[in-house]
Amino acid sequence: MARRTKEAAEQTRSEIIDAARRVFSRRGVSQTTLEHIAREAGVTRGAIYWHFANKTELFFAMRDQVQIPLLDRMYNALLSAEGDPLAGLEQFMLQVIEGVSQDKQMRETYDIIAFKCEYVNDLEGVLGEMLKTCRDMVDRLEKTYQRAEAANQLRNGVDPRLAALESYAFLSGLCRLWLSDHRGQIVRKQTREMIAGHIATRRRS
Amino acid sequence: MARRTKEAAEQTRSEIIDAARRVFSRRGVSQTTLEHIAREAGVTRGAIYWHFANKTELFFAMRDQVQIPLLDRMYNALLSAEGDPLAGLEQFMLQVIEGVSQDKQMRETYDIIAFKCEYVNDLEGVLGEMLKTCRDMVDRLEKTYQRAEAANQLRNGVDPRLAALESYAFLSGLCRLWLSDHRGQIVRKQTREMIAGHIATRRRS
DNA sequence: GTATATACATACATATGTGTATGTAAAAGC
DNA sequence: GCTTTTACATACACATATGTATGTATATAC
Repeated sequence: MARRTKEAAEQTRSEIIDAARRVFSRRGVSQTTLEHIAREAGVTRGAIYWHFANKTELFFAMRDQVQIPLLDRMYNALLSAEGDPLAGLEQFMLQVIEGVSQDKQMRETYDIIAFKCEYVNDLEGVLGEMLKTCRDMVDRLEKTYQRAEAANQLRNGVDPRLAALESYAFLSGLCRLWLSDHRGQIVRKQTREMIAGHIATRRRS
Repeated sequence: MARRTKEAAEQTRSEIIDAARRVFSRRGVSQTTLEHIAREAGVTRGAIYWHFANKTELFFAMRDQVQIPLLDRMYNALLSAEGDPLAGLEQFMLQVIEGVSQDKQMRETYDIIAFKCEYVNDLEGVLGEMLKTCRDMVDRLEKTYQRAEAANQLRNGVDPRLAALESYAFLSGLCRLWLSDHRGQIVRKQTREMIAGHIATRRRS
């Protein structure tokens, strides 16, 4: 076939990633073949092998497209709101859910990460990364709670470390629940209130 | 081959399920072939096809072996402790974690369910079931919180429905975190305190 | 304007999984 | 004691995924 321009090639690469996300979403990562993705993208496997070494690398490309921006946004949200740490924390949690609910690409990707891939072999290391991200996030949450404590915002008896761990568990559980609640029967309408309630029980009254 | 007795056949079936769990745990459900399982169990695929229609049915058999007993125990824990609903709730949460941490079979199975299978095609319906289980559990938690409210145990401003949703999200997130924290660096040592803290923030002080 | 590397498509070799059909020896039923 | 199932093992037919090797037309570099 004819050689395309650099921009066209980049476009092809991007379309392959988009196609991969759609097919992963329907068939799961393991059950998806490169042929499926190629057909969805309107190219042949040759194009995929040109841009990516294999399915795993393509998976990582798809993931990083949304994960890196989201993590950045989350960290920024935690850092801002210096004056009112607990309000900043609430904003941070809301942003995570809003991000997932407003951005289809992000939603599909996290749906794949949460329910449609298996963390073994090539992807086994991802669990370790996730744990590292978790530690990192919990540390930041702990510092936020410490700042809240210093600002006399925190209810008596609330330990910053434990509160941070609990908030992380709550948030990750909430995200999964939100993702699986496709028809919005359980949590999608009440996430804001849940998050507000979560913060309220920690705030000195 | 020689025909075995009924008891021996039941033993074979059980060994196949055990082998499946071990192989699923190593390779993930999708990447596991019936040949892998057969070799692990010391039988041929013929034996597996005799006892199970296919891999999916075998997966369900493995899952139900631990899920049904655990759900029963959870519901019982919630129903007991009539006098002190919040204490009962704490007991319930502790039991879930203890169950997973003490029973290797249960732990391996939930690890597979959480990280090593893809909820598409045959398993797509499982997500719906999980959502149903979730609704069920949240309803029971809500009733427990209502009883706590009636007993004047609940802190002012804590809404039973929202608290139930939050507790569920927290518990499911905690379980996943616990499972992925293989080396016990993050949550495994502090689960009891996290759960105690979770309840304490809801209890009238 | 020519040479070369690029961006793919096509073709091939290899392996491997699935479901079923068939074989078979002993346990169960009568 | 004979027949019939049972509880598997073995063999076969079919499909399909993967990675690589090769072909090729055209941007791009010079």
